[in-house]
Amino acid sequence: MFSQTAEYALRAVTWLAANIDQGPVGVPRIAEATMVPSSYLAKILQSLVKSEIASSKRGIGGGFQLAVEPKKLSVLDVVNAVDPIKRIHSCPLKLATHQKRLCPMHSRLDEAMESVEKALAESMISDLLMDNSRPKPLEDTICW
Amino acid sequence: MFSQTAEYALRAVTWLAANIDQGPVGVPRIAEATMVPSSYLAKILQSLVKSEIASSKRGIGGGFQLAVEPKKLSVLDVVNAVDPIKRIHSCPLKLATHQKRLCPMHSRLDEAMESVEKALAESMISDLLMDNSRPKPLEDTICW
DNA sequence: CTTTATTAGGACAATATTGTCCGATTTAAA
DNA sequence: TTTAAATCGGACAATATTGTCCTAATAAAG
Repeated sequence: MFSQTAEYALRAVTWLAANIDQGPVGVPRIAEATMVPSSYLAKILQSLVKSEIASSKRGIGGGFQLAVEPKKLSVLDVVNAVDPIKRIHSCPLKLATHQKRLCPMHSRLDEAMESVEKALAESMISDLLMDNSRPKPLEDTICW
Repeated sequence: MFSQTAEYALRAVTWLAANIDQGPVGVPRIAEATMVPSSYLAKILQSLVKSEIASSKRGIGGGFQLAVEPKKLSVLDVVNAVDPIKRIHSCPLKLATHQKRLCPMHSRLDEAMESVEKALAESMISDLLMDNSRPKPLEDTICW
């Protein structure tokens, strides 16, 4: 349902949010903490930079850091940056009579996706770190 | 979000439901009506048979037909038959402290999937055909 | 019993997703 | 100014998904 890439991106963003005061952090460190393959994570971080969720700094002392306050960053923002939720806005079959109004089948599928969008839009990254009723995200990973 | 395979399976099941009184229908006819690649549809129909949503009959006059009343068959049943919705029941990272209780991140992703499951479970195939406020599924495809 | 229409199932091909590697570029520090 | 640490970006490899094709099994009809 959610791609591997989206899961990785969320782990990385969550970790960056928890470590937001550390300044830029290099890929190897983030990869170890989030248990994401290092070279693939590099790609994912690049697309987070493109969508302005993270910022990067090259050279010695460089790395990645969040570019958006965790309070203002939703899970949906992160997911959409790397693997957009595809709503059904027009008939996938391009049937003439379905142009203005989807058929019930596609309409219901789209409603299901709408509910996903809604749920993810309401979850802020900061919420994930402040929930004391659950274990902390990524706690017990080796390197913090 | 939903795989191509799930979309194809739903089209086929919807069409079979609309044509439930025709007895067994061969792959080429269903493929034309649903605009699904014929040889791939054959595979999908086979898996619908395995999950007992459809039944098949070999030989002359054979084909596929629904094995479940459209009233008792949900969109979720069909989707799960070909491309199951994967709920997150345990920590994908296998973190020790996340075993009993998911972290907020995975918990929220799972809630999103739960909402999908719920929406699809409430939509019966028969509902898709009886909704007069929308165009009929697959209407205007060539072959009925 | 033979022919014909059909599904069953496996091998294969094409494409998309996931993952790796390497050289180029940038930046800070020695 | 050189060196080292880091991202950037593209080429490539592995795997999963989607799609095709062919042969075998089955069943009805001549």
